[in-house]
Formats: sequence, structure tokens, C-alpha cells
Amino acid sequence: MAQDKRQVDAITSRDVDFAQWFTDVCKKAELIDYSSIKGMFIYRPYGYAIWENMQQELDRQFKATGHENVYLPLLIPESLLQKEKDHVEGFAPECAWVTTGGSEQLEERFCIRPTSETLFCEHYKNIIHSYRDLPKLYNQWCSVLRWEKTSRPFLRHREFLWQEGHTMHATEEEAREETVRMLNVYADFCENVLAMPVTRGRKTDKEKFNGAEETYCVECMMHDKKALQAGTSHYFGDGFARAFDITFTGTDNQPHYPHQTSWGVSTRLIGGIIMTHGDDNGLVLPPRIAPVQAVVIPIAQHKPGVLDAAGDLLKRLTDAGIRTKIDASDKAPGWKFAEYEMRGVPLRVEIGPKDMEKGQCCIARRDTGEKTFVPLTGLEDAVKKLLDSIHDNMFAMAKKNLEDNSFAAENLEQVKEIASRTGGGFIHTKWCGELSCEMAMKEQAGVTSRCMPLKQSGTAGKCPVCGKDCTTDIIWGIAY
RNA sequence: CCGGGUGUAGCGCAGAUGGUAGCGCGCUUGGUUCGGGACCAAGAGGCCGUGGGUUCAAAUCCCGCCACUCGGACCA
Repeated sequence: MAQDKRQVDAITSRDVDFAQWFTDVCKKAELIDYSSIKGMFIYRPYGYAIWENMQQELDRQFKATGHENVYLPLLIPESLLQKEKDHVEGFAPECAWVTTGGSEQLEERFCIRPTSETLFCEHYKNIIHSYRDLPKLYNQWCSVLRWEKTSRPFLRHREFLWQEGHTMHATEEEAREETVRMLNVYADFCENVLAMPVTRGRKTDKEKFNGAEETYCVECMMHDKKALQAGTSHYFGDGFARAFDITFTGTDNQPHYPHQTSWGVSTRLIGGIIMTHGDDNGLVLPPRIAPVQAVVIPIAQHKPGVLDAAGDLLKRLTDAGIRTKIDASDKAPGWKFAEYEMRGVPLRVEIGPKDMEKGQCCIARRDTGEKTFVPLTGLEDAVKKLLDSIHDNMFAMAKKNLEDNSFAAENLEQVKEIASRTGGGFIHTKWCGELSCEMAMKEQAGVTSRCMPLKQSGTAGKCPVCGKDCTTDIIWGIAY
């Protein structure tokens, strides 16, 4: 039977203080620890394992779409960073600089990479000469550094882990296709692996990446109705290529500037799954990236045969490709139940003397709390089905939250009312495209534009701020 | 970066008006337990965030810094 009583009173209730709940979960589930420097966090084994599983799946997708991994330097000479004007303007305020090497003062200071467009461009200039050298489809797994003023675990670090794809193409069309292709890789990953429903969209000029022509994004809604940008994909046109003087000779024997993209997701996704799926008992991990998918807990383990039976379950499930762990420590069973719930393990498999007599085990699922007795014959298939069912249910619950908190608004007053009542939500309106109206939304309703959905209705309407006739659909919200 | 709060054992906290530190949980050992955070007994564990100052004497008073946290600004 599902039990909805809170069992972990060490965690602040989600509805009492969502921010505190989030911090509690990060610490108690041993995902992360603080270091001695503000905004720089220690990824503990359990948290890092989640990232490794994400990496593994994404990397497979990147390779399947023709990308190769590379690794570029950590430091960027200031002169290099300066080459693209919009880019440096955007990043300069949060750069950290290396000014000495050994005991020597450096002649030119080096920025610790906040992102690597400039380094990739410098390299591409050296290796792209002919249309035959294109496309270049590179990806880098690394950490980057941005000197943020405020920081929170997973959501805003000064140093964070991410991947950055940087590609060069002979034509605009090809680069634009790449931008959308990778956006879709992210969207599919969020939905099919992380059980997080997304809205695909394009950023306004105000919100787009510095130096990009267009920025695309996948936006997710967290349980507290705030928006989280889960992934981003930029189309650069040939702006950087011109700034860095990257040219190739085309089939027409003339020089051309290549067209460029970049795209990235970060460990912020971990923050996303915590805030999408977690509950008052702690983490709820999507089965496909959970470091432990099933935990076997022996009951009355001192009694003859119990530990052997539990060990047998561990072996069978592991052999079936299910990430399984056993807890045969001398903690009381109730303690273990609460502990693995707090850590978000999707399935708990209990086996005790009574089950052994009946040739069964007891399986409890984390998402609903539901317990069922499952015959030991055919256990592997039953567990796999349950894991899929948990994924589907988690996705459906997140989708419901998204739909229940999506609203249409006609004017600024309505936007304001919805935002203050819900604390966020996805508020759909029309937009005339003017920056002044976008600013007015921020100042008067406290919301920022999240994205212009790729799926546009095509209908006409009025801008909620200036009242001008327009057709663009846009979503407003309060962002992390 | 601006304003409020906080920093004492692994965690949560107590230590008015200055006199060199305590509780609960956890941890270790032994025993009894085991289907929703078990129980008994005996132990171990602290330069009181950090650097200065005032004082015979500072966890306690004063100043700087660091970190956490809540608002605000900022945030590819």
C-alpha cells in the first residue's frame, strides 16, 4: 500500500520551503558537498554517477549523429576572447583570470574558459581550408568557469561540468539543420531518459547567447512552477568565422566563410530532475539514469538462507543488465527502506523467510510507493517492466504539472495575476517583437520570456503590452 | 554587488550580563533484534569559520576577511 506519511523528517517539506527542500535533498542524498570556495561544489560519487549515466547516453547520441570528441585548453588568451565583440561583452563580467605563472607576471592574462567558442575558432582557422574539410562536428566534455555572484547546487555553479558541441558547415542550411538536430537530441533525451517533458523554442534577442544569430532551447517546468532551461543550441551564422577570419575554398574555387553552431547541456540537468521528480521523502530518480535501479533488502537476514536468497536476486538482476545493489548491513529494514527512498532508487526488492516459502519477493516502487508481490520465476522481466512503467508514470506526472500550470493571457494584468498566483507557470501570449514590451513584462509582471515555441499557432492576436496586432506566440515565466 | 540572518563534535542545536564547552542523533565495541528510520551497556570525538584587537582572562565584546542562507540586482 502506498504510504503518504513523510518518513524522512530530516528533509524540509517540499511545499513549506522548496529552496530548502532542494538543498536538503542534494546534501542528504549525498549528491554534492560544499567546498571551501563559494560556488565550487564537490560532486560526490552518487551525484557524479548520475552525471556519468547522462554522459554515457548523450555521448552515444552525439556519436550516432556523427560527432567526435576533442579536448581544448582550459585557458584563453585575452586577445583571443576579444575578437568577437558581442561575445566578449557577454562574458567579460564573469571571467576569472590567470595573471601569474610560477613567479612571473604574465605579459597577457588568460581567461579560464567560460565557454570555448573562441578556442574552437582559433583551431578551426588552422584546420579548415577546403570544402572537403567540412563539416567539422566536434564535441568537448569539460568544466567551465563563470564567476557568478550567487550560487546554488547544480543550478548555478562557478565551475560546472558540461558538454559543448562546436560545429562548422559549408552552408547556412546545413548549419541550421544541425542546430535543430541537436536541439531535438536534447529534447528526446530529456523526455525519454530523464522523464522531463520539454517545450522546444527559440530565445528572444534579449535572452539569446552573446554572439549568436539565433538561440534555441528546451524549457522545462519544475515542481514549484518555475522554468528551467535544460539545454541550448545556437546558430552563429558566419559571425565568428568573419571575426576569426576562418575561410575555406569552395567547389567554385572562391573563398567562403563557414557557418557555425554550438550546443550544450550541463550538470544543471541534475538540478532539473531533482526539482521535477523529487518529493517529501527525497529524490525520485528516473530509472534510465539512476545509478542504482533496484536495491535488494534482505529481511531477517540472520535467518538461514535469507542472505543467500538475496544474493541470488542480486546476481539474477545484475546479469539481466539491471543496475542492482544489495544492502546486507545490520541496519534495521525500516531504516534501509527510508534511506533508499531518500536516495531515489526506483525499485526496492525485499526478500524474507515468508517470501522464500512462497517463492516470491516483495517489490516497492519509488514513484507511487506501491508494493506488490512478484513470483521469483520471471523476476527479471517483471523488474524491467516496472522500470519502464515508472519512467512512463514519472513523465506523465511531470507532464500534468506542466499542463496544469500553462496558461493563456491577453494582457499584462492577466500575466501579472497568473505569475503572482502560481509563482511562475508557463504563460502563453502573443508578442509584437519589441524589446520595450519584453522589458515591461519583466518590470511590471516580474516574468521574463522563456521562448517562442517552435510550434507556432499562426493565429493573429495582440501584444499584451502595447496592443499591437501580431502573430508570434511566446511563453513567459520565472526562470532558475 | 547591496540589505537581513547564520557559522560551537559527522549532523541538528544549547551555551543571559567575559572565567578555556554541553545535549540529542550519528559513530566505535559487545550483546539482544530484524516485513517502515530497534534496544541495552560501555567508549571515542571540539584551537568554538578565520585573522587581528580590547582584557589578568574571549565561543561570548569590537573590526576585517571567508563561507552558508533568505530577499534584491545580475545571470551565456
